[in-house]
Amino acid sequence: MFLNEIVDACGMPVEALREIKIKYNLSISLEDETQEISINDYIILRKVLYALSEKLPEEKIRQKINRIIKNKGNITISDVAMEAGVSVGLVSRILNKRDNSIKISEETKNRIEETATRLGYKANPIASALRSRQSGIIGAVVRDIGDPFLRQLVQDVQLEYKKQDSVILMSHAMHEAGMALQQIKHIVNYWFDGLIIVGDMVEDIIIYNELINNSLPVVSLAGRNHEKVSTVTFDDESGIKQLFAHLYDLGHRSIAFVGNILHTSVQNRMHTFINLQREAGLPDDKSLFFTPKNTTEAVQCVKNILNLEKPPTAILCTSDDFAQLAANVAIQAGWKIPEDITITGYNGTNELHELYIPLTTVRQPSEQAAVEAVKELNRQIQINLQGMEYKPVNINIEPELIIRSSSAAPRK
Amino acid sequence: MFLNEIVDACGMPVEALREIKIKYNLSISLEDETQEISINDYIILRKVLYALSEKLPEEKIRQKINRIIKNKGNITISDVAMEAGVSVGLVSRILNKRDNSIKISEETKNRIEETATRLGYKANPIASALRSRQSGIIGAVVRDIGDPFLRQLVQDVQLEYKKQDSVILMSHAMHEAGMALQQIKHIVNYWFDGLIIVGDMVEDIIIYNELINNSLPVVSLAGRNHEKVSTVTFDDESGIKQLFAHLYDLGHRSIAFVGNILHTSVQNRMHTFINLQREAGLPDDKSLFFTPKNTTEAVQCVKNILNLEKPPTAILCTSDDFAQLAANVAIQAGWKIPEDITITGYNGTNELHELYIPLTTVRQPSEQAAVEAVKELNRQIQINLQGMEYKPVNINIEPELIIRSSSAAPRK
DNA sequence: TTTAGTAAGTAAAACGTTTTACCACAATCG
DNA sequence: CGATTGTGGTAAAACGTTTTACTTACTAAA
Repeated sequence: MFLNEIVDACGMPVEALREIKIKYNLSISLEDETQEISINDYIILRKVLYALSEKLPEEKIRQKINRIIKNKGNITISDVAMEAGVSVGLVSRILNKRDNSIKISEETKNRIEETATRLGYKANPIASALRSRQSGIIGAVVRDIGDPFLRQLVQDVQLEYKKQDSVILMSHAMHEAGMALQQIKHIVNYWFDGLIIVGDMVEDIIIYNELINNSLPVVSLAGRNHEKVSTVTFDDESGIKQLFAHLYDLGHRSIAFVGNILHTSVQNRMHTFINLQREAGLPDDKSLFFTPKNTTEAVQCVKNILNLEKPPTAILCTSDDFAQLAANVAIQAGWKIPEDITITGYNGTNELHELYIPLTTVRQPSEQAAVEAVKELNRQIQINLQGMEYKPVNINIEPELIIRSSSAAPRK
Repeated sequence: MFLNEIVDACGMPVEALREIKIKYNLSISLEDETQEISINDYIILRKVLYALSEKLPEEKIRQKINRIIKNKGNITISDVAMEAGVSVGLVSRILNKRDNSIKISEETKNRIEETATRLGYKANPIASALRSRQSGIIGAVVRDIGDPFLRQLVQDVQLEYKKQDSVILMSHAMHEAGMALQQIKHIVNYWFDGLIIVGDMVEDIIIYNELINNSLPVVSLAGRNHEKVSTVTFDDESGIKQLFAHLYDLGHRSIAFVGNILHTSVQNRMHTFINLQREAGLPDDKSLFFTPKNTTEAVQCVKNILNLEKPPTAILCTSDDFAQLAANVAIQAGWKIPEDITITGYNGTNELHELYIPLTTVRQPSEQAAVEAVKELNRQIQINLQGMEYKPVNINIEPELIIRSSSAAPRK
C-alpha cells in the first residue's frame, strides 16, 4: 500500500499520523507520499488509531499500543472485520463455511473474502481448536517406521486423509514399545481429533486403556484385537491357510517356520500353521520352528536350517524381509531357488521383488485397510462430536496369496 | 470419593444437594451415603454449587449449569484453584515451574500439587499454546521416510529432542516434493515452535521463502544450501575426495558413476568426482556416468555397465542402497566382488552390511548432524522469543571413509 | 514512627477464535 | 392493521491457559 491510500483509508492528514508515530514510537516510515507501506505496518497503524479512538486513560492507551507493536501487526480476524466494516463473528462464519444455517448476502461475503486475502489473513488454528474443540488433525503412531509394510499402511492412511483435506502427523516408536505414545500422551488428547495406531505395540493395552479414559477416538490398524478399541486387522488365519494349501499341494511335507513372534500377528500365523500341520497329519517337529527377533538372528536361523541333516523342502517366513534375506543366504550358500528349496514371504510389500528374488507371498491389501480405518475413525469422531458413546468394531481384511517363482514342487 | 465426604466438603445437607440435582437434572447419583462418586461428578457438583452462589438471574444459572453438564466435568486449572482455595494464576505458575521470579510458600505449593493429582488435572496444551505462543512441539518434515539415511537422521533428531523433553511430530513428503509442507503449511506456523526439514526437497526454495515470511525458526538438515535458512549439511566434496583417493590408490583408472541426481547432494558429489578425474588426468568418459531415478532403473544401469565392451574396474554408487543392489546384480551375473569389480556405496547406514556384501562406503555422522541441527534450532527459537532477528548459519559436517571388503585393486 | 522492602499471593486482562443469544428491518399473511 | 416470519446481520460470552499489574501483611531499617 502507499501512504496516500492509507491517508484516504484513515481519513486523517499525514501530519497527524506523523505526530502519533513520534508520540508512540512507531517504526513505520511515513516520510514520502509515494512510499510503499507493508500490510503489517498498515494494520499496526489502524490498530493504533482504533486504540486512540477508544477514549481510555493515556496510560492504558500506551499499554495497548505497546502490545500492538510487540505483536508486529499480526493480522487477526478482528483486523479483517474492522477493515471490512463487519463484526468478527460474521467473518468467522464466512471464512469457515461450516455454519450454513445463517444466510449471508453474497455481497458481504465477497467483500470479506477479498479483504481477508488482501490483508493476507491466516487463521490461527490454535485459537480455533481451543474454542471449537476440534483441531482437524489426526495423529498416527507407528510402531516402527522402518518396517516397509507399516510404512505402506501409514502412507495409505495419509493418502486417504489427503482426500478429505485433513492433516496427519505421526510419531514413531523406534522399536521401543509404547514410547511414542508415552511421549505424546500429554498432547494427544487435545491436539488430535483422533488417533490411528499402526502396528502392534507390546504394551499397548495400558495405553489403550488410558486413551479410552480420555475418550479420544482411536483405531488400531494392523495391531492386536481389543474389546474396547476399534481394530482393523488382516485375517492371518486365512492367509496362512492359503499359503499352507499352496505348499501342501505342491508336495511339501517338511516346512520350516521363521517369524518374529514379538508381533501378535506372527503369533497368530504360527498357531494357525501348527494347527494346519496337525490337521494335515504332518509331524509336529519343534526343530523346524525359528523365532529370530531381528535380521541378524534371522540370518543365523536360515544358515542353521540349511545345515540341518535333513533340511526342510520349504521355508515359510512371516515377512518378505526375512524371506528375501533367507533367499540371499541360500543363494550365497549355493542353493537354487526354487529348485533346491522353496521360500515364501508374507506382506506383499516387497517393492523390489522384480530385482531380487520374485517371492511367493501373501499380500495384505493395505489401501483397503487404510480406507476402513479412516472410515471408522471418522465415524467415531462424528459420534463423539454429538456427545454420544460409540461401540468399537473389528474389521478383518482378507489377504490374498500371490504365487511367484520362489515356490515350486520339492525335488524327488 | 464418597457421598459423606462430599457433603462435608460442600457444607450442605444431602437433601439440599438432592433438590438441586432434581431441579437441574444432574446425572449424579446421590442415593446412598456410602456410594462412590467419581471425581468428575464431584467437580460437576462443585461447579454447579459455585454457579448457584453467584446470585445471577435464574435463566443465566440454567445456561451455566447446562454448559457444565455438557462439559462432563472436565477438570481445568480453575477447578484445581477452587478446590485448593487459591487463585488460578498461582496454580498456573506452580504447575509450570517456569516463572520462578515469584516466591511461593512450600506449603501452598504442596497443597496445589496434591490437589491437582487428586483431581487428575491434565493441562490443556492448546490453551497454553494460545496464550504463551509456545507449543513445545517441533515439526519434522522428511522428504522420504523410505530412505534409510533420512530415517536415521530423523531418528537421531528425535532422540536428541527426547533428551530435552520436547515432542517431535513429523510429516513426510512421499516422493512428491514439497507436498508434506504444502499439506501442513496452514498449521506449521502456529503449531510448531520450530521446523526441521530433513533431506532436500526439489521445490524447497519456494517453501523456505514462505517460512521466512512466517518467521518460523527453520533448520534444513541434509538439504541444500540456502542463504536465508540455517543448514546442516555433509561435506560431499570431502567424502568423494576420500573415496576417489582410495580407489585411485588401489589402481582404479576406469570408474563408473551411478547416482540419482534428483538429490542436490548427489549433484555435488558428481561434480566433485568429475573434477577429481580431470585433475588426475583420467579421460572424461561420458559413457560411464549413469543417473537412474529409482531402483528399477538402477538395476538396468548396472546390467548395462557389466555388459560394456570394456567394463570399468570400479562402480562408485552414491548410496548404499544402489551399491547393495549393484553388488547383487553383479553376483547373480556371476561376477565376484571385489576380485572382478569394486563397488562402493555412500551414507554408511547400510544396517545389513554384515549380512549381504560388506561395502566400502562413506559414513556421514548422522548423530553429530542431528545434534547440530537441534542446537541451531534451539538457538533460533531463543532469539525469536526475545523478538530479535537471527542470522542463518551453515554447518558442514565431515564424513568418514569406511573401507570394507567390496573394494580392492583391479585385476591386472 | 515512618519508610522501604519483601514474601506470598490476587484479580483481571489477554491470546484469537467460535458460538450463542439476540436484534432490526422488511415482507407476508389473515 | 397487527402478528408472524425471514433475512442479514451484531454483541458478547466462552474456550483454558498465561501474564501483567496490583495488593496485603509483615519485617527491618532509618
